[in-house]
Amino acid sequence: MTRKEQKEERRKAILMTALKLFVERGYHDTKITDIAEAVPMSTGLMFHYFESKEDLLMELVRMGSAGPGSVACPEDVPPDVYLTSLLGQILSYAKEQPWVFYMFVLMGQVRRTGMPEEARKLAESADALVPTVSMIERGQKEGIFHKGDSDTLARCFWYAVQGIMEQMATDPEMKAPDPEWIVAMLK
Amino acid sequence: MTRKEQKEERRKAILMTALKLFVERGYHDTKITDIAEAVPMSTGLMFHYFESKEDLLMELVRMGSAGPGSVACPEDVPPDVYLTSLLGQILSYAKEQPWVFYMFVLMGQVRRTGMPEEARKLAESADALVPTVSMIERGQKEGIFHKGDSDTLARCFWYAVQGIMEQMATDPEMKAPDPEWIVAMLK
DNA sequence: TAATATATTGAATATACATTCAATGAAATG
DNA sequence: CATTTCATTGAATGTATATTCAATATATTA
Repeated sequence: MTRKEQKEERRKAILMTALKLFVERGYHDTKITDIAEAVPMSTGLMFHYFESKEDLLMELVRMGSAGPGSVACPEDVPPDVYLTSLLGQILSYAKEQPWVFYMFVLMGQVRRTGMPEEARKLAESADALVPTVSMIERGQKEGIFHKGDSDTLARCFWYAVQGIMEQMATDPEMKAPDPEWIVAMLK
Repeated sequence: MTRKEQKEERRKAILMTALKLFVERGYHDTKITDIAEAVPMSTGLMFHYFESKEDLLMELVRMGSAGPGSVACPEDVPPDVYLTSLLGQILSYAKEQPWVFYMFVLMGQVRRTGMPEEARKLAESADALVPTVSMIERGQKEGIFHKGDSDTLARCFWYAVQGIMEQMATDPEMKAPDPEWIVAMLK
């Protein structure tokens, strides 16, 4: 393994450790020392890999923004089926690859709470809300989903998922929900 | 107004300001100075009213724990109707008395994230989960709610509410959901 | 009014923590 | 092997911020 690859590995290890801690304890309550200790690595060395704590956060948010992105529903699939399967994918992926799911929670937190401005903007730009609104409007026309403000419905759907995932990220007792339950909110 | 009452008023003003800021920005990212500025009051005076920032948090968590507490459903009311009305009450109360609803969010955050141990324990002890589990089990026997692990269902319900409320607390664009939507998760 | 208690302030202090740095070890390169 | 480059450390530094404190203003009491 070349030195460059080694460095890349190490960076990833730091990123994954920081992601977990940021989600479990929150960004401001996670000290550089905590991350270093968990990796493990000396505190000083952290700054060989990342310019600053904020830089570390930005890198994570960039990863999160690069993710699946477009969640548009194909015309020939009913929106309820699509949303159920999308949720199912996220949840089952989360079992094997907890980071995907930590990422989901982090992105929501960055959008909402007192985080560096730059990070918030980037996180906001990568939001599944807009495509979901049109899916819901289609579902309403087809009579699958009930009436109501489509924007509010879409938000409820994703923020409900957000709340459940936040709990799953910190509470090992919390079992994954059946995706159907959550999509039922829309019917 | 006696001096003691005056002091009590002032304490409440500080508590309400801190509650709002803790929910909007998070506990660790809210500086004593921020709270003092928002009240408004000098930084030093804060310590005339509260021993420490942690003491302030504890006081809030104590208020949150003292709240409605028992949310048991009367025998003659169907559980779905009861949960819908409970949610409706919380949501409409939130319109006039935002603090009730900030409190809801704070309690959830304290339970989950890196907050002082003492606060977390107290917040955990005041959790609507247990009564909701029995309500759901009753609903399942009566065939109103669908099958599934009752504990997981109860958690999903409340954490979904938590996620939605967190958003409402920080995003003025977010409109209140119809309580029926959320209870539909259980049916 | 005088004396006492409480409220208030802003500056001083202490502490926690992000960041820097000089020194050392280990690997790559020639 | 000699040299250079990179990885690593732990202690030093600087900054942000919780907390304390001495001084002053305001209210209460006798």
